[in-house]
Amino acid sequence: MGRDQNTRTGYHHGNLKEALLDAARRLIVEKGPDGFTLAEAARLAGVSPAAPYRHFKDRAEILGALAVAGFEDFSSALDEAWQNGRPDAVTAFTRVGRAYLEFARKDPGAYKAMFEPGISLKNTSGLRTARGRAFDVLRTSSAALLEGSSAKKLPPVDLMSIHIWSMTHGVATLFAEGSLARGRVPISAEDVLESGVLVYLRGLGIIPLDTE
Amino acid sequence: MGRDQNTRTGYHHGNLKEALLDAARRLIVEKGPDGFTLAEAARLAGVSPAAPYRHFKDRAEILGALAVAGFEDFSSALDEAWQNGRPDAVTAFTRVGRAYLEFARKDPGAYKAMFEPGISLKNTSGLRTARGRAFDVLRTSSAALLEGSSAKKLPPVDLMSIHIWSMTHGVATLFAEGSLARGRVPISAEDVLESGVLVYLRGLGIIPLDTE
DNA sequence: TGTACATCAGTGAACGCGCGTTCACTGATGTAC
DNA sequence: TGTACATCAGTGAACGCGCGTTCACTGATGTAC
Repeated sequence: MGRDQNTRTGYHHGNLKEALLDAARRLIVEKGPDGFTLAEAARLAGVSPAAPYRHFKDRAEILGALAVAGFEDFSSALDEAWQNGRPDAVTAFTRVGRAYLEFARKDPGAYKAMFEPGISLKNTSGLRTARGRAFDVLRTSSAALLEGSSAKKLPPVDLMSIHIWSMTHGVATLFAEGSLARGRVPISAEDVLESGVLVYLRGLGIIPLDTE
Repeated sequence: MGRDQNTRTGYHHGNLKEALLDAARRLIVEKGPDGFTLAEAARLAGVSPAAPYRHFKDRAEILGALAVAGFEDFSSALDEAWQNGRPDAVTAFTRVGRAYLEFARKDPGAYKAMFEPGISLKNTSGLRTARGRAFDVLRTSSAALLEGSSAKKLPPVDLMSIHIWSMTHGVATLFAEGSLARGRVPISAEDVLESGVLVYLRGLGIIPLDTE
């Protein structure tokens, strides 16, 4: 179980850094990245408003740390889902897509910190590295798929990765409380993504096309 | 030219409602939808902080009005780009995609008000209507494309519209100052979208596939 | 095992700030006659 | 065309609030001997 959140010794919190990041996650979900306040995060962690400054330089640094941590979890989740492309690239790729959506749904606070622009983000070099690792998983799997194609003209692997990323990100954000989620569409994000990606893969000659 | 923004009679502004919406657009671009403040919008419009209350019930109502106005402009822009599918559906569809990206780039404040969740949005029935009109343009053009397909199994038109919307929205948001725009990718949003959509349309048998 | 002390991780009060919103008000405009 | 008056669209001062951040402080922990 590890050390849990309420191991306070009375004075020392014991796990404040993590507790603050968790509080940030929760607050961002409720009120968006701008609605997140240091004061409220401290309150949630059961600590005075000055305590966070022992762990973070300022408000922006917490958001940056959350984004970095988010990208690390994200990369791991995608990489695990990929499982080196087993049993076959298409199956594994579908799994990656689902893992992407699952991450966005399970940790929407981190997802917003990672992708919502306009947050004055510190920690930029760490951020770039972490984001790069996530992108690499998409690139690896895209490359594996391209190898299985019979088409004459194929897009460069980077471009294909961006296509996939765009579609997945689009599904994740349109369905997450935004626009589409509010009633109207009686289909799950997973089904939309999976069917969309299948069409895309047919367009690359990776899956056979059913023509008359 | 119409009445311009600085037609103040000394006391009356003359065009305050529009001026406030414009100020909101600008502020949202700079600081995000949550960073937008009534006080600063009033300042930008050259008016006291109490003046906006003659035109809007409260802060949320301004954001709602901006989103509605945004969806109206958006629908018009897409509809104009579609031009009833002339000269052919694929060409017109490509034009719609570009118009979408252009809107997101030219009026990012409105785009965020329209799509960024978590803004407590009032005016919900008007919003739904306006959003519906935008979606209808996508549906109409998707339907026209599906008619030109030779594939056996095609997705329902609503699902195809959502695929397209997701990809386009994904490209728009990933490239707009977010994540991908910061260096790294030396390709335009337009090129990414166009190439992605072409692959997708091949997957539907709407454009011929180049196989060996 | 015990003591002295440095360091770490908290406290709590205070600051200045800008915000959303309300209020009684007033200047400009439009309309009836 | 002129006057009286209602209404519209502003003002500006004030309120209470919660925020980010700083400060001198103090209790708990870890280490040297």
